[in-house]
Amino acid sequence: MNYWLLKTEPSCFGLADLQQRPDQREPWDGVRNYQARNLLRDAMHVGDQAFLYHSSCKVPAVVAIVAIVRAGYPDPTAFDPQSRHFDPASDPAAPRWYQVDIQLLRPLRRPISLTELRQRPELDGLELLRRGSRLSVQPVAERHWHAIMALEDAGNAR
DNA sequence: GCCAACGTTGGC
DNA sequence: GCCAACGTTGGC
Repeated sequence: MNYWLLKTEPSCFGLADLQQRPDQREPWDGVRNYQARNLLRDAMHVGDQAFLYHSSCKVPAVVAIVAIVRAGYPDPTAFDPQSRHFDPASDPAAPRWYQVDIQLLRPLRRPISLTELRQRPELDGLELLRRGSRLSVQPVAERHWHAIMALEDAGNAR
């Protein structure tokens, strides 16, 4: 099993939106970056888990754990002229963009902010913390995954 | 709103 | 294939 981090802007689609979806399940569409696309298409498998991360908001933070419930398949919004994510250069016969389906496993008992993550030496090397990191789909090393999970119950006291 | 970092585009 | 210009991301 692999671990991931999925960025989203809560003003666009966040944990609260996911919680209201049937089965708390959602296609993770609209990714338009080749590096992220490759991960969605080739590397993410059913049963993998991912942190849901809120960006571009008041307190950027990891807020939930989701499971990958469907592996990579073509992103239909790329073919839909009505979609914000429409890409006229994407050919249905050779799809350019891919998505997976995710399902909420559970919200974290508390959000773990970017600021707090940056303070943890054991998270050195986490892609999210890299200077200038912008990738919206990121791999998370197993040791980093467990370190973040441990933070959930550690609280802010230190 | 600022701006650094990064990806993409397109002329050559 | 180089690289400048431009657009986007995203923390602050």
